[in-house]
Amino acid sequence: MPELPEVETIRLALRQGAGGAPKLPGQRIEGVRLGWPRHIAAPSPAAFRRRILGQTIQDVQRRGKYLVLPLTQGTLLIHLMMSGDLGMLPAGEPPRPHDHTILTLDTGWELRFNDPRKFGKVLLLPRPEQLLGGLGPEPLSSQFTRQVLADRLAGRGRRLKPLLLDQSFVAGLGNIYADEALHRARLHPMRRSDSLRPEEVAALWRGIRQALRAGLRHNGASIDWVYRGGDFQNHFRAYGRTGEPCPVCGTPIQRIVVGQRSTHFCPQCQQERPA
DNA sequence: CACGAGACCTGTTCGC
DNA sequence: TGCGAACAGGTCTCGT
Repeated sequence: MPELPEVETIRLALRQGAGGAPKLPGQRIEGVRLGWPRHIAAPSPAAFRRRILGQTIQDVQRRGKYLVLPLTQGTLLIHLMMSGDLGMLPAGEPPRPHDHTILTLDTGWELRFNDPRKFGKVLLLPRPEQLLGGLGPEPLSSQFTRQVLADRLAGRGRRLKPLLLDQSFVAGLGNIYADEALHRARLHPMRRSDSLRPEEVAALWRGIRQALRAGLRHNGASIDWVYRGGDFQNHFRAYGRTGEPCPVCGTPIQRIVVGQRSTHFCPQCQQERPA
């Protein structure tokens, strides 16, 4: 899915208005089209339709990979998962393929959730903190200090790659930014979280934040047919670069599978046992 | 607790 | 050219 930088890029576009579309905050929801009702994870599609009609969107926020839209009553949460995209189109434009969930607004525009793989989730919750509270810290917030990371790493004996993907450990990293963070930190994806020396913890902390910030600067990555305007895909150091030279040392990037996810790393820079 | 397998979906790319 | 396999930015549940 879009990871933190991609979701944040979408958030900013929706909140500020882009491409001729007016900003989302202040707009009232006047119509709902559920082309794939299973998009609606809570409440039931019927209750969702009933409760969301007439509500005004107050803001567009983000927590981890969730878009968080406080409404007059309750909060709309959207998770784009692997292939989801959110965008504004003029009402009346015919639905494109995979435009499954559409909210019609009082400005003559529509908020459309396009999602080829249909993994995405939409929730309308009275108390969103119930769900968001289970997420780990925001990696770019001031709360996420080296010490917080050190304590969380030491608290468990897991391999780094799956741990970085665990949203209850830290919120917002996905397969791309986990690989990019580990490469920047020069840490092997299989290293045990409780085996890191203090300087390695510091390197991981910097690696996570630098990778995410780089993604944000480039407005996220656009891969395959899922194009969102970002160009961070042209600046990957490890992810998806199997066989290509490591930008640091020139050694070919290697691909392995960890926790059933493709994992890309430099076998020279990121050794299991530090040289 | 940590981890692997399988499920949920469609579309693209790869290999023979 | 054709066709099946592998793969894809994520998360959940189940079993060991």
